[in-house]
Amino acid sequence: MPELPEVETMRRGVAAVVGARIVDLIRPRSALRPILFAPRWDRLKRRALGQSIVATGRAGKRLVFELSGGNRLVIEPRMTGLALLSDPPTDEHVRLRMMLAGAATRQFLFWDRRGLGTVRLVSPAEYLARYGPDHLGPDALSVTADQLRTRLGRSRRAVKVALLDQRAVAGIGNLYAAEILHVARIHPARPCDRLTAPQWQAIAAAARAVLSEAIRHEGSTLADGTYRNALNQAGSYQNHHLVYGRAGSPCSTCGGESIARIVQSQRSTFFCPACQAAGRRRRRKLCTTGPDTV
DNA sequence: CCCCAGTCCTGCGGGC
DNA sequence: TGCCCGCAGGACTGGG
Repeated sequence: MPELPEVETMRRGVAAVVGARIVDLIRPRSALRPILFAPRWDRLKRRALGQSIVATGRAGKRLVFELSGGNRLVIEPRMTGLALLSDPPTDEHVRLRMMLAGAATRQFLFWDRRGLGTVRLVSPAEYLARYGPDHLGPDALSVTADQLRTRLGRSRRAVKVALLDQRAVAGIGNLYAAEILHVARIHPARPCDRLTAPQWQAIAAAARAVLSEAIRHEGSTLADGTYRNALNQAGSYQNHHLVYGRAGSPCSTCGGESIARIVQSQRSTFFCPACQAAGRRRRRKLCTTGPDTV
């Protein structure tokens, strides 16, 4: 499930497209069901054809290709989308094939098993409207405690649910929200408006630490094997997960209690009831020593 | 405005 | 053995 580290790994993995000219766009017949193209396929193809890719970027969990004409191609992998320069896992779910000239790679593929992903060609104005600061918060890789507190400090939502709000902070999904709160030693159900300044510091520090470490390991490839880098290789951060997907296993941080699973907003949340206790004094004590150790 | 439930989609694993 | 159902969670929509 591509979140910030996986999309950043995709972005780095497709660096060879920079400088390339788009000489053809193909929507393979093998794609049983077309995914969302915006504008509609014919128009998107016409507007992208002949353009050069001048830079790559990332907007939260989206991969961005900046085109020579000023427009951007924004690829949103959602659950199962992959950005590939190599052969895809299966031919069946290739949604977009871009043929390139003048660079180190001859093609770029967007593969998406479930077809929830999107591909959008947007003008500068559309980009700002859709991915500007009104809709996308500061990037989670460099988010500060002040930014989090300004955006969420008065919210009564559970902190784990709030961290998934892309308008508040961009790039965190279900998996990394759990890992970040574990490192910050904060209970996922804690209301935002009851978090202290040191706790926001702990969350911001944990976000930067966990996400950069996950990038270093090229993201998380879960048991379903969906996430792959640009060369169709698995990441390894799943081997470093402390809580996600580990319900019932002993907590490797405290060595004692087993990891719990609860449901918040119809999504699984994993945490350690001991390290991330709901009790006030305990958490305050732990958070002063917690985040710096990572 | 704030927040939650429902929706899309495919593949997999549990239960019977 | 085979089928069915629930679950996985990105972002978005509609409504309280």
